[in-house]
Amino acid sequence: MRDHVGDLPLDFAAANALSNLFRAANAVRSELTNRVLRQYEMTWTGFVVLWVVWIWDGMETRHAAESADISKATLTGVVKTLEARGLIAREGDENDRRLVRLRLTPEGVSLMEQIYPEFNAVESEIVNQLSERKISTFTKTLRDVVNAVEGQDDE
Amino acid sequence: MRDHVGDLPLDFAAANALSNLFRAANAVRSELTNRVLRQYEMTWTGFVVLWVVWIWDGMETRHAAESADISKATLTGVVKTLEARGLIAREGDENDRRLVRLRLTPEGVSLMEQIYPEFNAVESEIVNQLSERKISTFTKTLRDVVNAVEGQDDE
DNA sequence: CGGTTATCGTACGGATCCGAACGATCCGGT
DNA sequence: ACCGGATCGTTCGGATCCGTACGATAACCG
Repeated sequence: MRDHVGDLPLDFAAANALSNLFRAANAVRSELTNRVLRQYEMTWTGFVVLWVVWIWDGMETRHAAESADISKATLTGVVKTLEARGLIAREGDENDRRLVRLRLTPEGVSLMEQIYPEFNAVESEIVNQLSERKISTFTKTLRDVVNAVEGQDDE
Repeated sequence: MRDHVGDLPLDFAAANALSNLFRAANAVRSELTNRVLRQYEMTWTGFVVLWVVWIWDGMETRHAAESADISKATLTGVVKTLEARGLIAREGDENDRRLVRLRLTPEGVSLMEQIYPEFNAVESEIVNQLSERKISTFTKTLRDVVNAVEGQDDE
């Protein structure tokens, strides 16, 4: 490393922390995809969108995109995929005809009732290899990181 | 939530922890992309691949893919993009003609020498809103999570 | 030395993924 | 009433992203 950057004062601790953040997120994501989602032919993003709409029925697309942490443009494509599989339905708002509201079809609801407990079981299995104290601290620090980024987006 | 899953014993703490894990990773990633990478017209994955090859010159593609946390198939496409921009070069191995080794061009090296300090400065700015103790614990827990997933992939 | 068997990187198909530009719709002020 | 500005979801172009299948090469083994 030193060979490449010379005497620049680099923050290795920060680089290491964030490197592990991405590694952990990727590892968990592929574990959940491979062990749970794959057998239902469901992609990660498709599942997240389905979950969000499951919880907040009739949600507007821009809020769904924000909750699923994807752009509006991406959501349009994902919803199209889910709609083609008959899992989600699109319906316009009467009062504001610009809006599109999302709802799960009965098939979508039924699928989520089957997948989510299984999904959460694997989540639990992963997380509970940590002590309860660690989990609490960990979650809190993750929120701190989010706030560190989004809390001061100027400058 | 209870309305949807009935009496199923769900692990909300685990779901919440992992939800924040993805939120944090996404937030940091887009922050770094928007504040640093975008002005160089560099994608996240392109930068990561460039960084990996910068550090380990002459790396074989499968190792580069593993270090960048992407599949071999994805790496092929990303390298093609970087190659078209004259930042990276592919060269065959003499002893084993199946292998392809990756190297940064002088332009690639020069670009990384400019970008990485800037990249790391933003990393530092984000992470250092946490106390030094928290950073250390945080990093350790992230490694625990990775091990929790990859340490027992059977069953 | 011939023939499996393993491993390499890549082509392919299909699904994200996003920024920017766009048409449609709503709203504020005159 | 109306019209310029804001906001909605979508389209478009281009870059990932991955599992699978494949051709090429190497390693193993009798």
